[in-house]
Amino acid sequence: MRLINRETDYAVRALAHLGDKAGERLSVSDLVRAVGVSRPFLRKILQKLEQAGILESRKGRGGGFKLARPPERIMLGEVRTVFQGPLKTENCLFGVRLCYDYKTCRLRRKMRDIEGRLARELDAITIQSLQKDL
Amino acid sequence: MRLINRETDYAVRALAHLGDKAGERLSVSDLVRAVGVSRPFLRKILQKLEQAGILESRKGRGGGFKLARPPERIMLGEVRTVFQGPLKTENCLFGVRLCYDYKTCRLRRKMRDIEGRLARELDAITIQSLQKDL
DNA sequence: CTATATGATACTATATCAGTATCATTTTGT
DNA sequence: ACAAAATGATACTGATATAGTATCATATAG
Repeated sequence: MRLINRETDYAVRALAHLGDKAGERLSVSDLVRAVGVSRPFLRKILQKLEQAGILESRKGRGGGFKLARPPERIMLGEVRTVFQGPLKTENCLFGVRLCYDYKTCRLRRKMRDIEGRLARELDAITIQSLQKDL
Repeated sequence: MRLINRETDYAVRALAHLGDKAGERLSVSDLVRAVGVSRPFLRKILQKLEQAGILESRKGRGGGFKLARPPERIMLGEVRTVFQGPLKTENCLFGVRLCYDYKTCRLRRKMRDIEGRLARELDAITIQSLQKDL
């Protein structure tokens, strides 16, 4: 199981590159070069980041993407959630139906604690901390 | 993304039930009752646990499964690995090919640390601690 | 007004997850 | 000996997630 999948990974690379460029707007072509992934796939990733409010875009000639916030305020946990959804025990893996006995709920409780700590760790990592120019 | 999937979850329930019974051998029928899952699916799960050395089985009339070790020596992390594989950044998500620049490797390093802590937390939870009769 | 950029959306292939089914083999009771 | 009762091995199916591609619409600079 992977905590970080490819979309998230590529997203982080693109964001770190944008961070290096200190708020500049870059085209997909620039980012494709920096990240090393196919253009259509990166486009999809960038569009999701825009929808999530992490990037701002501009259409048309000279258009492209820039960070919507300074890189020290963009967290790995947030980026990861965009592409992989939240870390969730959702209270119960099975809806309410099966979570009837308390040894199971013990597991749930322990997992919730672990997931909470994990989420905090992921939210402690900023894009800035992953930049080249730190 | 789920840290614990259904197979792992059912496995833990079955193991905790076996732990409650203090080393007794139980049939699949008994475990189906305790866990609340279909018989063929539970059978598959129990077989994997046997292959992993967590359960011992006995065929034939009066056969069934028992814990291969005391429940305080069976860890959630190990059970999880049987069904979901190891937590892995495997050094690099992409093999060596793409992990060429060091901002990416920073991410790798941070993820390795996080995954290490997570694995230790999962290995700190014993089946015994999930039993009813604790 | 057209070339260039992103936006929205739908499609495809592969892998993983969740679960079922079947036949072989071992063991026990009669 | 033999039939019943148990697990072993294995293969199959359907649903969902992952990884990626393709296409047409829309906005903007020059």
